[in-house]
Amino acid sequence: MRSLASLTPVLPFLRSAAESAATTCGLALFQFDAHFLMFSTKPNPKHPYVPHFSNTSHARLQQLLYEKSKVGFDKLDDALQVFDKMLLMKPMLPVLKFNQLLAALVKMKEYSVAVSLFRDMRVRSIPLNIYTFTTAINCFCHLNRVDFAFSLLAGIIKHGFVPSVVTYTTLIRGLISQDMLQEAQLLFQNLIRFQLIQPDVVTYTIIIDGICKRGNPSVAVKLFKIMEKKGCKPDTVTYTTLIDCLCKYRLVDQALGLLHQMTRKGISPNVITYNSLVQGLCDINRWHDVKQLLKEMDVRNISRDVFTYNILVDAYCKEGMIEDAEDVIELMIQRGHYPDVVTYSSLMDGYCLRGEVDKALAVFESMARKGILPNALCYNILINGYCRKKKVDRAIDLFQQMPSEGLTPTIQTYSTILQGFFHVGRHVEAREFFKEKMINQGVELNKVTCRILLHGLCQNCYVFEALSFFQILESSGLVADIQVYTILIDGLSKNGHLENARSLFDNLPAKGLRPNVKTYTVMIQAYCHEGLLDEANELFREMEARDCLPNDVTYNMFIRGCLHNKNYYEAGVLMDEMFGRGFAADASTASVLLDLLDVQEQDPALLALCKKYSP
DNA sequence: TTTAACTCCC
Repeated sequence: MRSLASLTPVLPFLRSAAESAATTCGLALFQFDAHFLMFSTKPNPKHPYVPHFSNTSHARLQQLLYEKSKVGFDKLDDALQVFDKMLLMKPMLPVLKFNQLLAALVKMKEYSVAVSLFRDMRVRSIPLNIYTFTTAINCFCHLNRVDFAFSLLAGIIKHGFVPSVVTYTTLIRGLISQDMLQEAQLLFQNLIRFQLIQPDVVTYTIIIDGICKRGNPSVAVKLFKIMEKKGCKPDTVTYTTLIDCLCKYRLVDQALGLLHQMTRKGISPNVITYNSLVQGLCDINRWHDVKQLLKEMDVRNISRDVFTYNILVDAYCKEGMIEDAEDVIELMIQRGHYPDVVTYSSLMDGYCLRGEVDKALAVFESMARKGILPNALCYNILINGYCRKKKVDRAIDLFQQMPSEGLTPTIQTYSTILQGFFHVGRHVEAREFFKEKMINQGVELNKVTCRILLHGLCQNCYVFEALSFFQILESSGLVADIQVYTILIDGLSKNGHLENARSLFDNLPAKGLRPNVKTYTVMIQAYCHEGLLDEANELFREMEARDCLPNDVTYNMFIRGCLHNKNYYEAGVLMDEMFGRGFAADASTASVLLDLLDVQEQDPALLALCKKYSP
């Protein structure tokens, strides 16, 4: 991630650009533009063979470019050959045709090639227009070079081009994709304030999508209403974006409401709209509604696509209903859709969840016969399956097999293996693997890896090693979250260092962190373990006061703590409270209680408790 | 007939 500083000069620049585009280009931007030209690529090297397209007629080439701008070329070389031929043509082709070539490259996601052709065109002084520049800006954004995109914007304004709403919308999307939503919103507001553009439905949709992805569905809905009020009509994509977002936050009924709203307004949902909803309903196990929705699709003549089937396959697999998933696969093939690597990943995952890793392996091997290349995820699923089965050596075999298949292990692969080693108690190898294969190879760690490592170390009594490792991580810039602290607090207390645990816990606010239910539960458990019921109780009451309600685990754990410490009265109070909140006693609590009843003890509070509980 | 947006699998 580049610093904000490289981009923020752009925003005041845009403001002044509204007043005087020609004179107020920031120095930094100007330098960027110069840099840009200096490093322009040389014209394409001549290809050693005769291009296929060298005999293509003028008219045919123009037609070809039109077609390819919609779908992209089959091969990158074809695009480059066409470009070479275009350069030789006299009279020179209209810029429209060059734009279509760039569009084709964008369709092929060949952004860096598009940029280098764009630079080539500039060097050759081919007269470009705002469409060309906007396409180039889009390519820079996709290459995560929003800074270059903005410097290009500055350059074109300086040269008298007028950026369109598409140009600015592209930049807004670029900022959002770099996790700079605030800057994107600022740009958006300023564009309106200085009347540089009238945002259109795409501009709004992109920002709505950005806000959704930031996890703020209610704000997204607000912006949606604002856009309607301003007379900008949402279209199918806008509705689909919002519906998808609501589904991801389990607000499926609200999403269904939007589906009905859009159809009332005559905006047709498409297969993507339905896929989002089907996914949302599957996630919360509303199978009946899923069936309804699939019927509705049939009625509206919207046919299912591979995504629809994959969602269904995945949902069945997650429920352990693999036979039904296989039926869906059968059906999709009958209807002319081929299962892909995603379909089979779900199936493999389903088998692994059931513990049938051999069947998962059979699926994996069948993919090769069908000409479907397994990706890293497929390996991760299998590796995870073997690790869960405690067959870590099989997992390592697969891990070592990946490079020969042209695959690079992902951070998930490493994390899974690390966890696998810890899971079977092979902590020496775990630490070795971590050091040799991850740190020494420069694998970039994420928070999940850290959690696995710290948890693994703590569980194997290397709590101080975990602590010192944690300090290294912190000093190398990883921002620890509350989950990492919870692991450390748990590890410290379970290894007999209650005081260290307590001081970490007490220091959380200073780190800007708030304990969550798990943190409190871990700490309460620590106090119970040391017989410090008063402290535990104090913390338990503090949770409620801090708006962090105890859950079933907290209650059960605290009740067991009370029972172990022979405080039957307190256990009874807690039990009433727990039942009152709709939680049940878990198996472990029940067995502690039954054991107590078995061996002892004529404590009236215990008897009362058992009577009340009487399973 | 040139530029920008949305969905699935650890």
